[in-house]
Amino acid sequence: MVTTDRLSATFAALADPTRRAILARLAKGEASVKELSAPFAMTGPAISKHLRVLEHAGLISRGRAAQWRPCRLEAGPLQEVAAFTEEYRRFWDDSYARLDAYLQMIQDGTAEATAAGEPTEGPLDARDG
Amino acid sequence: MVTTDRLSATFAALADPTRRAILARLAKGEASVKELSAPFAMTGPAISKHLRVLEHAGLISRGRAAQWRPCRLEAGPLQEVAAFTEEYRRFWDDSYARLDAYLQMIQDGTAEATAAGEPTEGPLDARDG
DNA sequence: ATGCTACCTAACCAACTGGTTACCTAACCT
DNA sequence: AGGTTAGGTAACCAGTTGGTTAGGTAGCAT
Repeated sequence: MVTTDRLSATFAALADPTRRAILARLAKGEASVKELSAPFAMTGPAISKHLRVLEHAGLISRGRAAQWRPCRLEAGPLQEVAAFTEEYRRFWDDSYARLDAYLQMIQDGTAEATAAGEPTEGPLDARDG
Repeated sequence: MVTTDRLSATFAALADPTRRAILARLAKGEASVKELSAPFAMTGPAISKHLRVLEHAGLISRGRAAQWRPCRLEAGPLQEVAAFTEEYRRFWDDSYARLDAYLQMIQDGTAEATAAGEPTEGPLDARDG
């Protein structure tokens, strides 16, 4: 894609096991390119391309120290991904499902409650689907 | 990719604004293919391909009612994505950052506490970086 | 029977991806 | 100065993706 939004770039970057493994490694701390490429049966340029994809998505940033170019995890895009999935949490989370049923009941005007179970607790402001 | 793991397929499916828009529409309830294609300046086959990608990733399932093939959201893969991002939550969540500092302090043996602030609350079992 | 609607597959195309080899720069170490 | 190490770019290749047009199938309506 010639012009890709940030979220699409993030998802595309995460859609590769090698790149996810690199992120998992960086979650433990900074690492050089050599260090990052060690676990993979892959040439340097291939890793270099993966890092460029990750950097373009904003998932990593690169420093400079002598002949090394240490990579650092940047979690901003991951936070956006988390926010994205939160929009759908009610589709798998039981407590949200109960909350949905409760709110539906309220909306139907039949607010005699406890018919479908009361919501235990829930961040109401997270629901804007 | 010829053999793609489920998480990769999910991320790849989500890396397209059209497909995310389709999911957003399905979050409001089942819809026919025609209905789903309405908002897009795109031919039918293009939508059909998008739906196939989403179905292959397990993000939707398709029923059959007369000449319609209603699509339904399946949130399982989204839950996996949420679980993935949770592994990195400590990189952007302040309370997790404080928890990290606290645990680091404990591990260093200098458990005199309150030096870097006490953790407010935190699901410890979610941390297995 | 005929036509319309909903949806799909097939074949094609341009652009992108993920990998390679070959080659280059920059920094360190004798 | 010369060699080694870390890392990058360029050119290329096969396979995938996202779109198209053309044409086919299944179900409903007249």
